[in-house]
Amino acid sequence: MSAPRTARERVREEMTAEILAVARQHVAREGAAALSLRSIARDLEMAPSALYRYFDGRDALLSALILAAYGSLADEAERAAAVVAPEGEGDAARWRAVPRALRTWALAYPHEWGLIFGTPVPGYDAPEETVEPYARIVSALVRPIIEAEAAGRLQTGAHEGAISRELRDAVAPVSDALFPHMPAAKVVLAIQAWSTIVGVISLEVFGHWRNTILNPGAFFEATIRTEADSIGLR
Amino acid sequence: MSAPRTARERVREEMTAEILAVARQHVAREGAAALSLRSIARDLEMAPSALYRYFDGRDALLSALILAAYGSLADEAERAAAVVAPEGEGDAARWRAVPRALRTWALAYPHEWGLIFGTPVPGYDAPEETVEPYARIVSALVRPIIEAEAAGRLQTGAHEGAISRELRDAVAPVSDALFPHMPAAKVVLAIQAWSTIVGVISLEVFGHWRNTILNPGAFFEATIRTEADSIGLR
DNA sequence: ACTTGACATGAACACTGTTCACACTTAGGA
DNA sequence: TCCTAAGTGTGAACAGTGTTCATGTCAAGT
Repeated sequence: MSAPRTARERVREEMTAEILAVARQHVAREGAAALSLRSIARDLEMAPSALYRYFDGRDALLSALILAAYGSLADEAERAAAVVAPEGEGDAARWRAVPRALRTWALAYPHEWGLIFGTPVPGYDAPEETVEPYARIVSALVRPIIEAEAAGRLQTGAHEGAISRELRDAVAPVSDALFPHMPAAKVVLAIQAWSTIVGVISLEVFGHWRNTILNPGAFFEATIRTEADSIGLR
Repeated sequence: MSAPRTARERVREEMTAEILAVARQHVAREGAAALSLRSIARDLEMAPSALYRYFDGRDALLSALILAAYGSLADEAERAAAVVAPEGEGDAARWRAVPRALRTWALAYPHEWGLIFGTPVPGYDAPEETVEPYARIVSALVRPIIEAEAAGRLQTGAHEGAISRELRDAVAPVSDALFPHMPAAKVVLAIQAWSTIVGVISLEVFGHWRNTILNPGAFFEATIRTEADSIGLR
């Protein structure tokens, strides 16, 4: 990441980036399943074996692509969460900008979305490095909620009954990491909203709305309105 | 499907079923990406080219597997929807049996779940034949709602505001096919519940709950409780 | 100036899906 | 009953894949 000292290191970094860029194009056009080291090498006009100097195998390259997709989506989510709220805009409207950004990104890069939320690759993706961007995405979704709570503007939702100890324990890691000093019922509602958002986007991106929902955008807007309401944002 | 007349037809049917069974085992064990015609042929002790007498290519075999997965899941959903409610059990409890069955099936056959709700295969799945089992799944989920409505036991949910004409049109196919004489707001809530269920199950099956939700079963139960409540089932 | 390390190559191996000409077996009409 | 046509299985072949490795080639560091 830091400035490359020698010329060798610089050309190496450029080459790595170029390989990744071409691989990304291939995935964007034909999906991850069709990703071929040899066709990448052809595009770059070099021998297939040369790629092994930069990535040790197809799975490693795919892992790098998955990581890049995570990062790209996380950037988008943070950008949406960081825009200052226009005068008089409510917490709900501000929150909705984040899932909306997720959907826009997913529609622009459907195969990348599949890389993250679709069927896991046979080998399995890199578990350790993905938790950081994953946390960034969820954090972006959570920030408006926390700020509304801090300002005392968060309503008590309709579905917030008593929560069993079992359920409280189940979501404990999320409570501790993202929602300090927030009632567990709210945490559960937030994770449910997250599940709904991922579900709705995946169903649309993966083609399950065909002949079912004629206007996915309108349905998505209604869904995130419902979710915001359910969480207690106004 | 009907009784095979000649002995030839019968042995052909058996052979087809056997190929499908072996292929299913391979998918269940290593996932769809690793499905190999040659390894299936090895297991069956026949030449790889012989498989082409029964399925014209790997994609066709995969399509058959996808279709079989749809059918299996639909059977499970219908079975859950068909159990008679015990005395005094509410509509909500009855409805929850269906998403619970979906999750149980998904955990038992995670790769098959990926076949249906994961990243679409490069070629693309058979669009026409899948709408029938897909409709069966959704119908099973919808039946308890309709019956509660018919008995006049369906409450008016908290999130049912006025619905725009745009949104009503967006879900029109679902309204017409599955929810005759039901307010559009309820239809929207039902589709949102469907999205949440698919999202929650996919996130669990695809490994996104790792280090996040310690007790996925408890969280799932809470989620379908929330959804039933949101729809207005009691 | 020379040696060491990184880089790139092309050939090779073991796979994969798919096609095809060829045998063999069975079914059904002459 | 024979004989033809269809169905079924085979092995070789082709084009493609990921991966390894011995061989060069070039630039940097001592």
